[in-house]
Amino acid sequence: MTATTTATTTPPQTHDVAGRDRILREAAQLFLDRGYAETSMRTIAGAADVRPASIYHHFSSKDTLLAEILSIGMDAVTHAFAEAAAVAATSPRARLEAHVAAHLHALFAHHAFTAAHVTVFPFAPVSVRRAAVAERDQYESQWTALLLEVAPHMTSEATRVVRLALFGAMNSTVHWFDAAEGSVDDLAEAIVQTLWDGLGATP
Amino acid sequence: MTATTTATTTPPQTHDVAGRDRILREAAQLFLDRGYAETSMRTIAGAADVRPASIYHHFSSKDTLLAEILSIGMDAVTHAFAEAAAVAATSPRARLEAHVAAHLHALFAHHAFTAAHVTVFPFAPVSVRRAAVAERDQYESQWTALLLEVAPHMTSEATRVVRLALFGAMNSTVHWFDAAEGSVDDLAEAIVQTLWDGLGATP
DNA sequence: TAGACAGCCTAACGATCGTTCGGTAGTCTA
DNA sequence: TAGACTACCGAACGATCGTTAGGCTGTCTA
Repeated sequence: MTATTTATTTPPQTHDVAGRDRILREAAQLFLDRGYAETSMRTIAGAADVRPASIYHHFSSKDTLLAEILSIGMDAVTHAFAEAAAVAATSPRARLEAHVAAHLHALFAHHAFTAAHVTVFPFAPVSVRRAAVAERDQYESQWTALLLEVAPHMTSEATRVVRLALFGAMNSTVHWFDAAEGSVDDLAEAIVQTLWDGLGATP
Repeated sequence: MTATTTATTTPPQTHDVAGRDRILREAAQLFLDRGYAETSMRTIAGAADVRPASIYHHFSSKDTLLAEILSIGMDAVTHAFAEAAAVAATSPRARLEAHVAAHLHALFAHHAFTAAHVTVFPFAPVSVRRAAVAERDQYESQWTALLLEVAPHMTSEATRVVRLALFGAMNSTVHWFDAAEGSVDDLAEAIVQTLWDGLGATP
């Protein structure tokens, strides 16, 4: 709690990770929990155990800080998608489930960057949103291609609705799923079970 | 645009609706578009064509204003659900579709109260959230009963996941569906088509 | 060893925030 | 007509906001 750095070793790090990364992590978590405008730079500084002015040594503004958090979050889901695409799938359904699981894992991974992307993006300043839109569009186009591949009988409009509804369903999990209590793989399996077989299927 | 009330008739109303309702409507729309903390009382006042102090004649605080907006939004979906339940359905699937359509119609109805509920709730002040939770829980329990009725083979845990994922899918439409361009009924039909039959069904 | 630089600090800036005070019209009731 | 009440306003309050200026350390490099 004190501001004096009483570290015995030469590299001054408080918890485990250095200042800049700690600011990023804490800010992402706070943006996720409380929202962007609701979180002040002083609150972020307090959580990262630095003084408010120190944040500006690493980030030129609050908007820049948010933009980097959103970018990191998009990188996480993009890489997760690429990794899921790299493994051979035994069936279209298994392929879909692998990607849903990858998206959800990215959502609940150690850092809250992706989840912050979900909750904060709609209210982010226009300049920040514009910068993030390109990455989002690219990610969404990958999903469109995936859906067309596993369900080629769908019209392009139906694909669009399914993709956006699936995104809504997956991303809403940050509000109600606790990764500490349940298995993300089980969650992905449950979602794909309904999405693939439908509620009307009588087992 | 001017503040002077140059109405010829006795009741002083600027557009069509009186001061209190206009404040509610404009605030709901602004909260929906920009978020709660991002919208100032001065902005609301400007949109409703009153002075900031006048808002406090109708609402004791910004939180109270939000709480009433959320309450109106919940009433809208609750009534929509009850109306959908009142009509006789020819099949479980038709019953489900009627309720999905009712929820979406409430989401895109003339006022933005329900949609504001979707986007603003996670970041609302704790006191406001607590007040709204009771209504939400009741509405969600109605959906749980509905899902158990139309798909009785599901476990209670599967029902929970399906309900929350469906809510996520439906509520996300406020971010990507434009009711002025497409039919809400068609949207409901497309969602239920996928939800009921599944992607794996080959027509 | 001198200088550059990263990292972080204290203190304060102007702007904006939610909110309140005291007042002024206009309308309705007794 | 006196009084109460509703609706609204201008002006200001203290608090908090994002941000900046300037200074202090310690480490690395020439």
